[in-house]
Amino acid sequence: MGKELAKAYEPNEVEGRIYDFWTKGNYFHAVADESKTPYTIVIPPPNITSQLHVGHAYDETVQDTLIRWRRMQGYSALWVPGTDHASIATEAKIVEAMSEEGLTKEMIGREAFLERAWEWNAKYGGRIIEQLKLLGSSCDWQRLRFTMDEGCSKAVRHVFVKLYEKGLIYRGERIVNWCPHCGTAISDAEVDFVERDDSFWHIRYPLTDGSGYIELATTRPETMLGDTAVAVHPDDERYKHLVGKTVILPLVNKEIPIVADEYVEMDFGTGVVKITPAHDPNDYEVGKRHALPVINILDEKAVVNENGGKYAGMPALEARKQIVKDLEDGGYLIKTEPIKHNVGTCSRCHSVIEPRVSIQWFVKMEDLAKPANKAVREKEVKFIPERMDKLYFAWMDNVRDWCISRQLWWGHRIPAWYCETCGEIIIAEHDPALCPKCGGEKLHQDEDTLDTWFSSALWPFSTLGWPEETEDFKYFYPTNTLVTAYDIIFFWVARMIFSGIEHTGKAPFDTVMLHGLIRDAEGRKMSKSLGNGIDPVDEINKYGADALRFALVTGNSPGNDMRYREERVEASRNFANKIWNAARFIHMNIDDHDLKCELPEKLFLEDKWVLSRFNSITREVTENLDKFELGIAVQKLHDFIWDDFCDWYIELAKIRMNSEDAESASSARQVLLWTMSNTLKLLHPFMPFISEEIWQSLPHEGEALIIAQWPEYTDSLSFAEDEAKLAAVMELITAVRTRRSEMNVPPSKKAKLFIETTNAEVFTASKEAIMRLAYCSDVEAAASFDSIDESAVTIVTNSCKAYLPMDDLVDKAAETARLTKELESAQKQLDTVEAKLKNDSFVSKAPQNVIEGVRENGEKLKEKIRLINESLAAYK
RNA sequence: GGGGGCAUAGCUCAGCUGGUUAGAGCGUCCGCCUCACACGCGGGAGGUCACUGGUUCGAGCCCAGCUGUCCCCACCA
Repeated sequence: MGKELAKAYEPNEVEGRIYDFWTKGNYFHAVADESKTPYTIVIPPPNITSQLHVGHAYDETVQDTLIRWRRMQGYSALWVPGTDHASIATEAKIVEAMSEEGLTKEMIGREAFLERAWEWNAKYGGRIIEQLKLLGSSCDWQRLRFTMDEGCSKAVRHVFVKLYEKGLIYRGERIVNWCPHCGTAISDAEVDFVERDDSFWHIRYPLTDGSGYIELATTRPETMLGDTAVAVHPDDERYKHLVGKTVILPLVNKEIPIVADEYVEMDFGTGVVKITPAHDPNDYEVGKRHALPVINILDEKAVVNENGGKYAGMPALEARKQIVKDLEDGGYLIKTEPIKHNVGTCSRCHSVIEPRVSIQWFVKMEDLAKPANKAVREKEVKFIPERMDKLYFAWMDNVRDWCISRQLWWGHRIPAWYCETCGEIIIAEHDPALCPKCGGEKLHQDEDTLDTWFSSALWPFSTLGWPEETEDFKYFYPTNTLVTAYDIIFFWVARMIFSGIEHTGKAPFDTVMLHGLIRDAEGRKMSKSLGNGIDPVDEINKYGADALRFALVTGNSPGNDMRYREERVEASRNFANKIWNAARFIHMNIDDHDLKCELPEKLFLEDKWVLSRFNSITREVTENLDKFELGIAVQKLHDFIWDDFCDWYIELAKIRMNSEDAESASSARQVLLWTMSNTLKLLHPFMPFISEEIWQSLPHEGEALIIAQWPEYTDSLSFAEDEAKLAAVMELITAVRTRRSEMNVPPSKKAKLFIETTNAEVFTASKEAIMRLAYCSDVEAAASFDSIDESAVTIVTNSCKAYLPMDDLVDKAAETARLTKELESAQKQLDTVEAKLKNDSFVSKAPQNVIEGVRENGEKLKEKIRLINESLAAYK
């Protein structure tokens, strides 16, 4: 107690120390405590590919706020931290780094490559953890997890085997999205379509019978090497007679059939489509319907393979140029026109996707999607904001089988072994030594790894010990809230929901709180290529973690994107400083008094007012948090602290603490301390560092704010009448200030204020406050005054009429004009009020409290009008 | 092609189940270094809540339509 606080809040000095204090106190650690209710959040594990950006900072802030709030409410609040191995992204980064050394994956081999990957993880995964700590994240670090650690890997294998045995995982030859750059298959969700300007080549395919040719158009002429048919719409009169005939595939000189299929759109292009089942998903389907051969003409690097004849060995784009030239030379090219179309690209490296037929592993989605859909439809899992469930359904209702194998090394290797002796496929949780079928010893494991999302789909339960029935799992699962951005619903949220239901029988969380994306000040997405990303660590260094957190939450509502503006962080920093200085003020005034943080026996009007306000704020903030309305909660706290507590209560308390009345002074000190201390509790989830620091510095009960009990609304602190009384005084003070300001009267020029009111005792009791805050030399309140200097300025509020003799300063004409304006405004308001009350349907249909409110307002307005009229009469 | 968001003060955004005179931050204007804070204090200006209808006693909020804008899904051979 009695600590010297710096004049301005210095977050850098405080944050590290406070975080250490929390860590030493082990406050972040949650245990399965049957006397408490669990509240669990698992972190969306950041990718180890890079450091955190402000989007993460926002995501973590929301989670930390919820966790800290629930912890203070007495829950056993667990926030499980961890990171994601991000197979394709990390592998790409490592390959890139190696290429600078002139190395490739193949050169160093799988084992050495994985060593590098683990090193990468140690370095960058560790950095992310440090960044989380700088933000103040109260994660249970004893439970730090990684998607490729032992436990998660075990869960992955368990799930793979289980799904395989149920027939929900299968291996098969399908057309998949192939990224030639990454050299792997990717899932539908990993393909981004981008609009591109391209050429539309019109080509003639001669009819075999020599009766002419059929014209078709394509954007990918090189794939003609793999054409196995030409398709037209069955109802297309132009081509009906040709169905069943054959054409000669130019350059390849092969005879292929003309088939009829409804997939073809008659009014697009020429209404004729070349069919390349191996390299186009739609063609693949057409091929299946017509039993067409599948000829793969591209290898894994998108180079034409041996099926491409003389074009073999050429990269696809080169082959395209050559083929166009050859078609032209051969007289097959009719024309080339420009076309805008969407091209699928790899969401990771942005290369153009080459659809390709290959053998991959898939998860059969139909049976998994059904119960997952039901869970959301029946609100077993609730989306915040609710409308976001539409995105979920849009995906789940049309979901296709999930391609889970990746031709990558960094990730969970598929637990499938092939017996070289008998060809048996062995799927097992533990590495098999022998072939169970033939006893053969020569087994080799599948080279492929799993899609990164296969392991993150299990994250809410694999991190709690599943598949073991651990204490943690039993106590903390299902988790409560999942906090993430809406752009990850398909990749992750949906997959966690169906996985949770399938494997644990329960949805993995009850609420999904979806927030928006943090964009730059111009509303653009933050990205490396634009260089507009913000490093939260820079912002923390500059303004403090609390300021960053507060800025990210303020004015933000669930599901909406937000622009990042540094001014907001600055404003939040200023707010932190404001609180800091309020605390300094309290210190200065209690240092010599051995105060306890408790309320005094006798409460004065101002005390009741601020306590009553605090009480309401407590209820409101709690309700807002319950509904995940963090932005609203934070706004209310801000306004209460700045306006009510600092601008009014502290100013009023100053008067009392300097007065002769020892009881009043003492009471003010107690209430200042109590209100500050308890307000810090409400503030703590949002601004954990400064709140803890100040709370510790003030007299307090208990060892730490982080585990202090969350305040609750109580009737014993509800003083509606006193609140109204002081509000009337405040209204007068503000009105006097306004008048003085309008007339440019400096604070030094004071005058006596006469208050004419039916509640004289209220104003008399607050005489000192009015004198000081409204800059008056004296204050007198009465029901009426016999003689008032007729040149006094008149100030009318809802509850009184005040005279301020300002002699020479008063311009009678101006005063009359101003009062007339006020009268008009009041009269207009009264008119609407009376119109309402005269309206029978309003009076009969509106709820009683609304009618009462209108009626009261009408009374106030009438009184105000009466007072203004009196004043106007006096001027005449 | 299907779906969704947004449109409120000069700027960026809140506005919770419809209810008195629509709010904040920043900016701006006026006055203040008032013994916590100039990262501050006091006061002011500034809004036909995109537009058109409708429901209702009452609409920024609900419904329909419309304009602009952004996004998601499907996919254009």
